[in-house]
Amino acid sequence: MNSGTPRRQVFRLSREQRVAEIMSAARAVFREKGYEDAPLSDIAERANVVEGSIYRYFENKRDLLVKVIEDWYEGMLADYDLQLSGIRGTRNRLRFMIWRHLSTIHDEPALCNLMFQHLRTGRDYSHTAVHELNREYTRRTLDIIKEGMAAGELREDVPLRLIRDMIYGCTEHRTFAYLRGEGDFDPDATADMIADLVLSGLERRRPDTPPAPDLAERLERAVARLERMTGPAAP
Amino acid sequence: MNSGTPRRQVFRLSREQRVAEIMSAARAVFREKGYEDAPLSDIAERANVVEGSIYRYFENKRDLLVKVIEDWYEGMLADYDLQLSGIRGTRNRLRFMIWRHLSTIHDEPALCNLMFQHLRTGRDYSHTAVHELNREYTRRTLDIIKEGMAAGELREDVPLRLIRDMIYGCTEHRTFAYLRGEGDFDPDATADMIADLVLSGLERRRPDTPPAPDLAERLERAVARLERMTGPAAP
DNA sequence: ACCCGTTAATGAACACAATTCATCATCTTG
DNA sequence: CAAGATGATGAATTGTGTTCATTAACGGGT
Repeated sequence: MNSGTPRRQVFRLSREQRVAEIMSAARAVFREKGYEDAPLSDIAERANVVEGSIYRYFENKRDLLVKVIEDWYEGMLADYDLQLSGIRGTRNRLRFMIWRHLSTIHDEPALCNLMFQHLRTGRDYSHTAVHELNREYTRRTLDIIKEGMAAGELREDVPLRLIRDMIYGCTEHRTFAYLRGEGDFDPDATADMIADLVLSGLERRRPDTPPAPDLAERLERAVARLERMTGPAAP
Repeated sequence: MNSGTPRRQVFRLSREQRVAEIMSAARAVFREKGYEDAPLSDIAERANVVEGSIYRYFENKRDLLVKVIEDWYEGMLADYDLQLSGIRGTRNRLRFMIWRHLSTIHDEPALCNLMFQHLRTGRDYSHTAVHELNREYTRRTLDIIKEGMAAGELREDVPLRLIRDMIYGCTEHRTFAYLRGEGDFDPDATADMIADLVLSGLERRRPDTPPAPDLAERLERAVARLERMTGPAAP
């Protein structure tokens, strides 16, 4: 006996630790190489495990990917409400949500790519935990819209889902080139522009308010009088 | 000699015909099974060819996919301008572009999926012919926006690209569930909603439109105070 | 009609990666 | 310390993209 290749040293870990090690390794390798170009052998090597061992903790490669994204999402949602609670006003709150999404894409382009092109497109996505987490991720946005509607600041004749699609669709479409590795973008400036564009579309027109000629005239005369009193406006 | 398996009958075709047959078969199989789940053997079989033969006409599987999508796109763009030329008015023309995109997704969900998740996400996408064709596909939309701006109907303080991202991003985001095979959507109704939402955001405010509520209130109070200081306005 | 160079097409072999499973190693408990 | 339970291995399997040496059909010149 004791023939053939010498068996490698076996390190036993608790199930939880092993799972954590594999997921950590997988996240790193997926981030570097994407999904299809990431061989399980690479992940196994980085996790100090043999390929076959991965199948003791994950059903298959895709399941591993799902769990990795799931884990990432959970970490992200943690301090979401806290940050949001410090911001007042429909415009500012909405802008924050857009900025947050842009920043996530900016900081983790690779993981976002996995999410966008491998998770969200899967036939079984709606039954995934990631789907539920994503709903949680976007629910805040819908709440902000609802509040804005209730406060009379926003139009109410547009379906909420369409507004969500507009916000996130625009945001993501805007970052496609970046996700491909081409160029860069500024989350702050972009968030400003998108929030402005979306809100301008949502701000309620006052159909019932008369053009207020009254106010305009009074303003005109008041300013004229003010100028007479104080001299013409300084440049 | 003449030992082993009998060699199958060899049918010779011109290069063009063979390419056409393979691409036709590939389009069908890709449409049915997607990209990764479509074995080259299936495509070869449907094209009455052996697997290896495909490599005489295409560099690899991905190249075949690219060519298939390219071919499909070219066919689509053909009668695009003709249809558009019959439509007048910024709103109607824009709505048509949105409706066209929605209809394409509705009619060819599988091919759109291939485009969205395999072509557009590739690192080399910008150097592809498909990229150029896609620019052609969306250029009309930008032209419509420009015309609307020139005519004074649309705001001019928003980057064109952002508007394009908003239109197509919203459109595609709206159809994600459908592309996953969940439920259905109505291109007509959806196009109406999106066009309305986008345009409301782009339509120039009439100069006489009353200002936003809070500003109006502040103005109201300010004028009232001014009037108190200087006496009521003279008629 | 018959060579013979050119081009279409084949099919077997290769390479590589995901997945399975029988076997072994290590821990834990009575 | 024995013995079951569980962690981990690595060789084998399977499927699929890709290569390439070989063969079949075509067609123009003699």
